[in-house]
Amino acid sequence: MYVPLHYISILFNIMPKVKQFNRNEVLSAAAHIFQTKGYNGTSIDEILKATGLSRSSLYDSFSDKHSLYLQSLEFYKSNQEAAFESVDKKEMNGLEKIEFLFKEAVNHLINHPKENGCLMVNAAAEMSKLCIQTSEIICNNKENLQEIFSEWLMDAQNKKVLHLSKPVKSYSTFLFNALCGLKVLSQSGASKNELLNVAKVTVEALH
Amino acid sequence: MYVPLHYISILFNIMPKVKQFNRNEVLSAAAHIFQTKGYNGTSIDEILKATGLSRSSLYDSFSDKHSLYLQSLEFYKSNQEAAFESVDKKEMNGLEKIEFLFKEAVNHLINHPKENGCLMVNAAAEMSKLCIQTSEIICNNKENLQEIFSEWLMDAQNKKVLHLSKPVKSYSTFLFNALCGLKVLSQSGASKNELLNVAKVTVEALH
DNA sequence: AGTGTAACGGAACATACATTCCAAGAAAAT
DNA sequence: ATTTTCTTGGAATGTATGTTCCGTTACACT
Repeated sequence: MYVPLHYISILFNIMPKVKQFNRNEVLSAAAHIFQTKGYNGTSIDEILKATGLSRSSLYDSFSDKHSLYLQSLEFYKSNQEAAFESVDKKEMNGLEKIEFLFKEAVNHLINHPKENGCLMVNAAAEMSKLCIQTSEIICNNKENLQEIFSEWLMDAQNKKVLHLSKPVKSYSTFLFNALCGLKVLSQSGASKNELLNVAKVTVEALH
Repeated sequence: MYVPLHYISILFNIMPKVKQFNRNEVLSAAAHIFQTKGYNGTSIDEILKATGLSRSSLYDSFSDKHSLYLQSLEFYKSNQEAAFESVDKKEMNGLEKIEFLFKEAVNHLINHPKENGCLMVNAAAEMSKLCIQTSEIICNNKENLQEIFSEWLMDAQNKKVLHLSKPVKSYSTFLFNALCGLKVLSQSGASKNELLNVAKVTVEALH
């Protein structure tokens, strides 16, 4: 039977120096760099400089570069799903939530031009075929976001705001697809108006 | 005044050893590796092994890794645009061409799962914010493909197959967006049916 | 103050990598 | 066969990078 080290420390009155950094802040900074420069394009030194961590602290707490990458992906994924859920909490019907989310996504892409799109999309492009763990995170993210889209679509149908001619799942995949597209498009020289138009046409396609 | 070396060679009866490789074959192989592993993920050694070239031949003919990457992008871009134009030559109306192209795109993505999506999309994700030359190629590719989509949409309108309520450009961007999305989606664990459904909903959105 | 533990800093290491360089080889024409 | 010039092979170089290791430091508790 294993006991958390923390408990043992208390039992024996041992309280060593505590971590000088915040795990989430490190993952956030790391995710940001990975998003900008890709996995193979970012060096440990850059991460150290951006996080202020020492080499040994990073390796002690995050094992190695690849493991840090996966943890950063998970962190980013959680944040993205949390953003969806915060939209979900708003007092809107499903269709309005979809519309709101797409507008927000476009605004974010335009207002943060240096952020290089989306870590999930970039990871899918760079790593999905090379690293099964990365592809699992990406795949899971896709399923979760599609599921939320499905719920919103069903809500809109229940409230008679929408009348879909195909299974809901076709449309939720369609929406997820369009969202991924926007994240690529924003890296391909598209203007804000173009992105907004794509969002509009996409949402109107549901009618 | 400068004269092509080739001419001088003929004038002076000088005919040195000719190149032992085909430029397009090298670019095709290089584009393939860059697509699979990304720019920063592929080493010169891998390219040498895949192309059979010697180190010096590669540097003589393609300058350096970065230049080879850009040339591979241009090569891939030309092929992609040629594929669009070969669809354009078919005896179909614009809407049928759009439908055909999307189905072909899905089939290609499914039938070549190891190819890692699309070099243009992957390059947009990895390099667009880091390398202006890359972003120019990507941007130009976007404009060219959108232009073809626009022509097809206008053709469909002229033939009364389609009645669009917004400017044609909104829809051509929408189509290009969906196409980019599909290339990400195929890397995110989507099934063939999902991709086909997205293509269907996308095309039907035009009605 | 003293003690024990883990965090920290930085040097050190091994490897991978892009690039250069030079000598040898090979084709075309005489 | 010889000449000319470019291609080719492979060694060599210098740097960047991921990772390890060890001595020091700082914290929490007695």
